[in-house]
Amino acid sequence: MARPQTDIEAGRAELLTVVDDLVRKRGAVDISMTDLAAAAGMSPSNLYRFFENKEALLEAVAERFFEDKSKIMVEVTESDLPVRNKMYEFFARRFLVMVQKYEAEPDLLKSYLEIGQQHFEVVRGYVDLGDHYLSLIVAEAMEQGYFQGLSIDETVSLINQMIHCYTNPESIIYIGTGKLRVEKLAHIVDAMFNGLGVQASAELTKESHIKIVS
Amino acid sequence: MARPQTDIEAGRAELLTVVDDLVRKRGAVDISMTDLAAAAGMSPSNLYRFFENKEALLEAVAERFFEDKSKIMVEVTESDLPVRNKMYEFFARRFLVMVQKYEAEPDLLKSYLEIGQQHFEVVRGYVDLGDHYLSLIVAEAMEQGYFQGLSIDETVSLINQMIHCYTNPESIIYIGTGKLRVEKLAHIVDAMFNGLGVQASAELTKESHIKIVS
Amino acid sequence: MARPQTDIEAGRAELLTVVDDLVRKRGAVDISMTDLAAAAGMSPSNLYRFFENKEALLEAVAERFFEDKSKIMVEVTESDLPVRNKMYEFFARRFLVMVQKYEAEPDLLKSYLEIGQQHFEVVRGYVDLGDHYLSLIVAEAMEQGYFQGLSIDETVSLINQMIHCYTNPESIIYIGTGKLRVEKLAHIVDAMFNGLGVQASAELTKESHIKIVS
Amino acid sequence: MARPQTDIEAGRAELLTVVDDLVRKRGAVDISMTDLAAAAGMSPSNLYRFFENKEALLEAVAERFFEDKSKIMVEVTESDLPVRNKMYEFFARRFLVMVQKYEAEPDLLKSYLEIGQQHFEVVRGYVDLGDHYLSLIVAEAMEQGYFQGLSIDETVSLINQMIHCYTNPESIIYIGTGKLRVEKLAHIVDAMFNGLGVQASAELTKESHIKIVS
DNA sequence: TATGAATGAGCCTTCATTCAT
DNA sequence: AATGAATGAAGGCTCATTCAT
Repeated sequence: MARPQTDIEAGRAELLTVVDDLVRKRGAVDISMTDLAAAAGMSPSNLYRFFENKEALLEAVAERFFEDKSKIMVEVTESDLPVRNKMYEFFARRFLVMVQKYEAEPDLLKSYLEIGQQHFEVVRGYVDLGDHYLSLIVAEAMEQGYFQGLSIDETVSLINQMIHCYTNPESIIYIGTGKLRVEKLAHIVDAMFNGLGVQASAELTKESHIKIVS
Repeated sequence: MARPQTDIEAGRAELLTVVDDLVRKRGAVDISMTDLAAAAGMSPSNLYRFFENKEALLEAVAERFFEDKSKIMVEVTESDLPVRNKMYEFFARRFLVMVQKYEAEPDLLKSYLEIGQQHFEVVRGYVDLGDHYLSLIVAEAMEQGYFQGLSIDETVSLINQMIHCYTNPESIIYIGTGKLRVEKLAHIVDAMFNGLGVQASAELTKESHIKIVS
Repeated sequence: MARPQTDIEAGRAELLTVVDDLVRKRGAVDISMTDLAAAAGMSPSNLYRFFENKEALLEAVAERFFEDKSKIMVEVTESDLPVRNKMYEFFARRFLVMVQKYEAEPDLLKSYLEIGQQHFEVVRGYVDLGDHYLSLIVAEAMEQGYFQGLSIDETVSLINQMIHCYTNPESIIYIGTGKLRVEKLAHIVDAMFNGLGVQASAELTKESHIKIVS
Repeated sequence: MARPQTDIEAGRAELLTVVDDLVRKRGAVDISMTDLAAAAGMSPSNLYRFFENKEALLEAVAERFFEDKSKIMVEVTESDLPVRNKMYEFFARRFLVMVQKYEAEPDLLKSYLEIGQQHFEVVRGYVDLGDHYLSLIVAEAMEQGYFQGLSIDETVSLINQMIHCYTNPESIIYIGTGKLRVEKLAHIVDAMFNGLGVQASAELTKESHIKIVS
């Protein structure tokens, strides 16, 4: 009788943990399969039972990075909070998770960002998923009379731009967690609901004080 | 040994140009010292007269990336445009330079971003410089009665957040040049001058509809 | 433990079929034991019940390659065709089998050749077997008056040389199936029976126009 | 002042000698770049200054194998021997070179054959070159009245087939140097000049005793 | 000053084989 | 009898860097 078949999925997960440790210690650039194997207590060749490639491994790492954030999006969207709060939580919760990660291990976050940059399809997938859930929330808000005169897509795009720096991990590093605060985020969400719609945008367009450069 | 300092400086500059070509052709990851030497028409060993390290070289590359943007900041700040326009130009010009670069060679920009990410001190320096000049403009605006009730630092921070996605190269890639437009930037700048100050912020804070999560 | 011998034998045969498929798909060089196991639907380790080695496996493959050709030799030799036709068929049939294989899958044949080259004992065995059967046919021909004045061995050797390019798989590749035709082979066999014997060879030797180098 | 630039070509040549030694000792299959480097007294990486690839290296090896034979072809073709002798020498000299190599180191020849098989373009190039020179000789012979009624290409093809086993290194191994002798080759060349042409082939076609299988 | 040669350590990956089960 | 896990050794190759000249 054969040995029980190892749960490849479990092995993968464990390896990702090891990768996490390694990235923490040595940064993203320098993880070699050999090192990973050593850290995981197995032979380099055995790694290839779990991941076809270094590429595939790194992709999995990138995916794992977004896992908890994706879960938050689902949870919040499916909750029965009032829309405005839903919107706030939609951004705030993920932001806070990121802040927490950043403050605990700034370099680790930077390293993951680097990995993400090299596996942009994964990032893009996450961004698209975010747009999907955001548009659900926007639709809900529209039913309640918000964002009049705007299409769902327009609204999603505007919202994304307004809170971009609470969404993009990179921003945390650029701007710093000292300056990015949920309180400000709350203001922005308020401004969103109060100001995004027909009347407001009409007024602004009317009297632009600025000549636009080519 | 006439002017060694200068010679070295000139060599460095020339090398950076060559690096630019190489990054354009092969991406950030794959520049090897050997290839660079070949492309520069010199021996690998001679490279080390100009840069102590590959590390040092890359740092210089990152610095060069911000050169033109830094120049724009100085120019605009020192110009005698009205403050509001000054503010707009302060962001718009750099944004447009970046858009142009991105649209001409998206991968090249991504490559530079990658390099930047690995040399964050350089990025941080540029960000700080930006804050410095921005605070000059803000001070000028305050003299004309804008941003009342806010400190310079607070204002700088809020402004930075509001236009963050026109400032951060990463955003261009995330959001796309289709959605990020100078017209929108103009609106945001307008909103800044019209809305950032005592009255406005007072109202918002008064009736925040949102309970803040931990 | 009913009939271990037979079971093993059957497994071996089946494995060789699988190898054939694999060689067809991936060439001779790239068959790995792991792949073979996968293709055969068994574990790599189980392979070693059937073949001690990769070496042993490949040897068996080489042997199998000659199987049908060996069978043809027996059949033709034991048939009651007239000798001349027997001789022709002796070569033509095997040649045609090979041509057919080559034209259907040129690379497959090349791959087998490669394997053969690495297991020359097997090839040598086949060649010796060919000589054996050929000498039977030659003996039969001699009883009918052909090849007078030549020994069986001499005749066998000369015949082998004359039709060598219809015998050697390699030749098909070098010369091409466009130029190697059974019609030509027929001529050569005719020339053999008509010209190989006392008178002819006497004449030739008499007036060799050529001085022989060292 | 820089070191004098090493003659890459010389290095290549020397490396090929080392490869020769290695092939002699270990066979063709198992030459690794690492081994070669060790045998050549240099680091593996340095090998790549001389050959871009293992592939390129092996190609050069294959080319070198044919070098002396190519030279013989030129020499003989350009000599002012009588055509018949020229033809004989054209094949005999190369055959003798090969025999000599084979008898000195049978396994070495086999190994080279293996390499040749894996770099068929090189072999094909040599074969084509052979055809070229042979056609020059054939043309010369035709001017003297030989091979009447046949085109140059037809003649070349027929000749190639007739002496194929003195031409193809593989044959030496299959047939053995005991049975392949220059005396026989001389007979064949004689038969070529005496028998290849209108009259002869007319007779043969007239009375083929053999029914041709599909 | 500047060179080309040369290296050594490391990279990712493959694979025949063994072994506990 | 048969398995899947696991390995160790090796494969080709790259590259930052050093060093004698």
